[in-house]
Amino acid sequence: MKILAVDSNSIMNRAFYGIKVLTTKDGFFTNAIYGFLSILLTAVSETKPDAIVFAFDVHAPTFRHEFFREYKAGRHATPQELIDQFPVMKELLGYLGYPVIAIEGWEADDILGTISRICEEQGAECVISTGDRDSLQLIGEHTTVRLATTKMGAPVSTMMDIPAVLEKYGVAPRDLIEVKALMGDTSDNIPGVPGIGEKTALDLIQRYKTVDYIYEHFDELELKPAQRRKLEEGKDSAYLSRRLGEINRFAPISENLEDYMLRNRDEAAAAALLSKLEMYKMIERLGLDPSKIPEEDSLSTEPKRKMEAEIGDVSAFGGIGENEHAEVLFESDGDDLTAVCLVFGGKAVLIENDGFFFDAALANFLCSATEKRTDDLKFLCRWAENHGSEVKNCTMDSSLAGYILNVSGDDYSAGRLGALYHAQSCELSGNPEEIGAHQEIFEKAAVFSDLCEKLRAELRNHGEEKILDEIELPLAKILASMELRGFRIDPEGIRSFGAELMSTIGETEQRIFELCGEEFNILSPKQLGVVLFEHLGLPAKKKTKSGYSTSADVLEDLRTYHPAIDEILEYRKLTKLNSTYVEGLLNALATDGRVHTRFNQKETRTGRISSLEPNLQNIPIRTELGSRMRGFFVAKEGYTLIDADYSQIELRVLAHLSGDENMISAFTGGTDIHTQTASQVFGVPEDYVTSQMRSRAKAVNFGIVYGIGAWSLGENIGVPTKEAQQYIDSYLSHYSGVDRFMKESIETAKKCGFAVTSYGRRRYLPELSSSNYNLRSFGERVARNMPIQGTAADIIKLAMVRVENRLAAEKLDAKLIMQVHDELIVEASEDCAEKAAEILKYEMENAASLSVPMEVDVGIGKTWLIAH
DNA sequence: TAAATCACG
DNA sequence: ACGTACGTGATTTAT
Repeated sequence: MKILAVDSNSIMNRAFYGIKVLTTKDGFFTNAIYGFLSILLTAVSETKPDAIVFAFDVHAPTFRHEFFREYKAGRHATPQELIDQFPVMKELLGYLGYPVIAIEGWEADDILGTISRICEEQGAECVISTGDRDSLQLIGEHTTVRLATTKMGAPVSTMMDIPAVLEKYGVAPRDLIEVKALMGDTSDNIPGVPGIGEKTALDLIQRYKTVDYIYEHFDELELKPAQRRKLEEGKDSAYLSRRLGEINRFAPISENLEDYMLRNRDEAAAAALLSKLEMYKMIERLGLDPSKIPEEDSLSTEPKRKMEAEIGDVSAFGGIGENEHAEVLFESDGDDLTAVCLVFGGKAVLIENDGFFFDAALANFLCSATEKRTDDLKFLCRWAENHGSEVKNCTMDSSLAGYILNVSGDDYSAGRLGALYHAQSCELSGNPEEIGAHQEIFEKAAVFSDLCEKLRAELRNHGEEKILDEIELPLAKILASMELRGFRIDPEGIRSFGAELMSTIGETEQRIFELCGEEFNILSPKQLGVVLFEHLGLPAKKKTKSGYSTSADVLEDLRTYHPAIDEILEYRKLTKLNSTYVEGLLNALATDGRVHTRFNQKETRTGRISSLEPNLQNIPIRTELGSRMRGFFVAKEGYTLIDADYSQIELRVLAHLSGDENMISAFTGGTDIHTQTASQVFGVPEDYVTSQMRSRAKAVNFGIVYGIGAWSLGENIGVPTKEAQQYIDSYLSHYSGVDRFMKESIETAKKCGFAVTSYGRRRYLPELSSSNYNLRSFGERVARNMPIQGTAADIIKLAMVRVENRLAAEKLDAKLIMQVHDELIVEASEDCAEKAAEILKYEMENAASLSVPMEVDVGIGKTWLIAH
């Protein structure tokens, strides 16, 4: 018999603070519940108990001893977001069939102590799962403790038994009570002996075993005078603490271990609750049947709609009228489709890809006027374009809709969205064998129509329909084309650049070894830290969790201390260039001589797109050496590149959103914004602004957009915090509209629960209601930044749609191939480059109408380096 | 798998 | 007393 006894309050606390903010879409915090279940699942799979008992305090929080309430100063009250999770957790455990024990007047600890005692007496195994070292005193022959801790941000659990305690503390588990009597425990409000800490307490108990012994033989003991005095003065407190620190092992609970065995679980209720908590993966992890998730309206009298499922052939594509609508779902093997499932007229027809006729029929269908709805439009567009077709009249991509509805999600699959937005499944009828063979896609088909309706309704309620219809849906097709087009690179140029780098890397490495007097792995922050801060004795600012920070800004400060520092910085730059860019790009080179990045349209929290495999949005430019990489991004023969980038788009958006007259006039009057800012912040005429003043003002402008703090601005530009604060104050008094806008952004976000762009794109910010200062502050910075960055992202997306349409309408041999947040790149045949450049500039500058003009700089050239 | 670092806007 | 600027992705070492 083995019992797992869970210190539920302690684990809930640990989980709450150890796991990032997690809420349902209504804003209910669920992170403690999620973390609790995760810890539980690990504990169960590692200990394989026969029974599990969950001990709770009756009141969350309770203090161990009412008597010491007045000592609690400094201890934070339990935040409401955590308190709210307790009843739900208990309810869930009940449905899962676990005994939950909470007894008025007894603490969770006492219940654990009692269970452990019963196990010891009956020879059963007891494993206590807790995050609190307090329980270590319960360890015995049959009792072990799984201590849940967070090591470097990651949840780790340590098994503690008698030898482990002896090794770590040098005393037996029981004696930890004595230790605590002396050292106290602030978190439990046990005073201990003032002035005696862990070290002394352990030493005393190792020598004398008990508090009683110490005071009974007080005069015979070898004690330092100061210790003797402290112990004398703290005698009463020590005895009191001794009493308080000992966990009671006689709580009034059943002594029959059989009573704690798992009872029948109410799977439907558990699954329903987890579904309400939006923990769909957890349903499976807990071994519950996902089909037990009741649908929201399952109690309604309305009968379930029926859907016929069948396997068909390509003739199905022709069976859909142009005035009908169809859902287009598919199975794929990465690049190609293996089957398509068409849903129309109350039927779901699966058509397997059997070659030429399939391709032709699908290609023909996709460009028909029939209204289509799908769950991955970009994929479908790529397929269509690859088969000489295009996707016309697609009015829904469920994954894009899901992203727009919650940009912070991580799973926009139709199944997940269906559960989240309570889409009703149809009842499938047909050949069970056929359905079984394509279970997944038929289930998706059964729910997809209603899912589309639900998503559309939700978008309408949020005022976000236009984002889908006018931005994301048209953009998906453009991104698909851009991915297929790719960007030509010059592999020979890159290879020889790589060879050059390799040889410099070798030389630099040798110089570093000589300068440091030893050989080591320079790229290992750990080894580098040892060499720099221990062997060479350079002054370290301990910054990271696991040792010395060796990041560039730390090393920057050390440059004058040792000649190796410059070489190390150089070495890092060179190896980065070589492995990420030279090797990375060559690895990504396709047989057509081009690299085809993938654009992720559902990733960022602000509405930007991201680029991956390879990431072409972070090709070097800021240093001369790095920017040589851009020289290897070239146009194909007979073509040229056109590069167009917005000038200061985020600051212009800020000027627009805030309506600050002063900032608007900088952009309408043609003054350089950073120079104007410098002039105002430093109180000198613009002609007297030095380059240092301008660069500091620039940092302030950036900082404002990011949600600035004086400390970090100071760090960034190398001035004291106080001085940085003066810059900020001065900035906000000159741009008082910006000041007002920032305050309003936070207010609005707090009120609505989300930040929003001027096109209505939302980002939910549960952080704003967090009781954790850091999290809340982060939420406030995001509330200030997201409308700016997000509006700029919306604008360039609109610009892309306009540019692509114009270039097509004018029938120019010029195509968009790249986007880097505020920059677009077109590959154009040489004879139409000038025309295309004009169009690019015009469409970008007029993609939105702000209260300041948007300026676009355009360049033309054979390589990205030249065009930019 | 996470952390550290650094490339970009 | 505490931590400290927004948004990404790739590579490396360390756990």
